[in-house]
Amino acid sequence: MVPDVLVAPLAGSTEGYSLTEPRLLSPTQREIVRMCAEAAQQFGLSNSVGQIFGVIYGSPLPLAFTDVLTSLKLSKGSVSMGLRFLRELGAIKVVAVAGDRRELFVAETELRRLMAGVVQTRLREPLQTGAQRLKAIEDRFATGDEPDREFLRQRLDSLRAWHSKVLYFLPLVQKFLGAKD
Amino acid sequence: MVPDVLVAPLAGSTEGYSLTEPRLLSPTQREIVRMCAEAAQQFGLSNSVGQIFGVIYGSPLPLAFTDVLTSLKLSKGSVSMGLRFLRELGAIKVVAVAGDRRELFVAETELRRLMAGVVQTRLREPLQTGAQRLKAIEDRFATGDEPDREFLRQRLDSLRAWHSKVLYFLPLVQKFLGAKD
DNA sequence: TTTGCAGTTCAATACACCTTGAACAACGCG
DNA sequence: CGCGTTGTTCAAGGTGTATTGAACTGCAAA
Repeated sequence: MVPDVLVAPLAGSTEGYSLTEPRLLSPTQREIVRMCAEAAQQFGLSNSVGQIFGVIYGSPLPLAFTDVLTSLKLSKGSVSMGLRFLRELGAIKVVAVAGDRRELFVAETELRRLMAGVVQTRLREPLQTGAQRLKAIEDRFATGDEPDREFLRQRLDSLRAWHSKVLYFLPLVQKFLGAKD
Repeated sequence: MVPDVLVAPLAGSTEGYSLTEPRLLSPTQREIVRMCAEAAQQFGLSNSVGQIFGVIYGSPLPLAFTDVLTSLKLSKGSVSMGLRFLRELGAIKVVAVAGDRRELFVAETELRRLMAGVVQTRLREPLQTGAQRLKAIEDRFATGDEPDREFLRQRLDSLRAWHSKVLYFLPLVQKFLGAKD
């Protein structure tokens, strides 16, 4: 993976940690990890993804795979999948540091991309799928023969109106939540 | 439970169904049930709760516990808990029908109450809990002694700003989604 | 080529939540 | 009172998702 950004070599590099020595977080960093884990669950993401974002978000320096692994009580598999997921979502990005051939990650603090990703996958896609389904139902309803036609027509109209309204509303949500910082 | 509304006796009453004879839904009604079930899962509610709302939403007449039970392939326990949950959320309400001593349910089509309930339990409460937690972290941070003070201060400020922004945004969401019908 | 590090994959497991169903309560009717 | 109807509760079981860990690839240095 080609880094998004190239930064200068860092004093206090994170190199030299071993897979078996836990990397210690400060109390505040641990709390940030907890908050991110719970927030992630609110968004329907997994706990481990939240923790991984938290430890990167709470680090003043870019972190490598091994740093994340040794900071948290997670397996290599979870860390690997979590990092990939966060990168695809746009929540973290890869930076290169001269003299360190590992991939190093920093949090994407410009939240616009993160929010765009969440809104897209958690809101827009399900809504559009639902709208298609509703369309199919209405098509069959138009040609079918069922009792309570007027009533059901009204319900279907109501569902359609709700879908439209929410879809129309989404860009506003996105703009609001994704504003700078 | 005292009914919210008293309605006139109904032609085509739902009485007389047995616990063992399934009550048949029309194709459109079945599709409404499916849509509601999936929508419920998007909101983080269970599948059965969505189905129960769907069958009530798709019925032109008030439904009793037994009607819901025989319309869906769910156990008595699921139906009982689902109905209670939906009533507490404000998604359905109880109506009384003269000559029928059972509790009868209709969907709350005025979506304001439903949305208010969802926004409250799925958004506002978690956010406020998180804000309290953040407050506690900041208090300890102010009196503690940790490395990278400036950096962490910045992160905490950023989290706080985000919380405030979303909390401020919620009433707008609620107003928009809860408008008539 | 071998050794060790960096990271990925995926089948198996662990876990949380949903659902069930049987036992139980409350009510009205004959 | 006895009995059927209406509904509730909750421990036990089932289901789906998250997580693990061991085996694997690829790379670079020795």
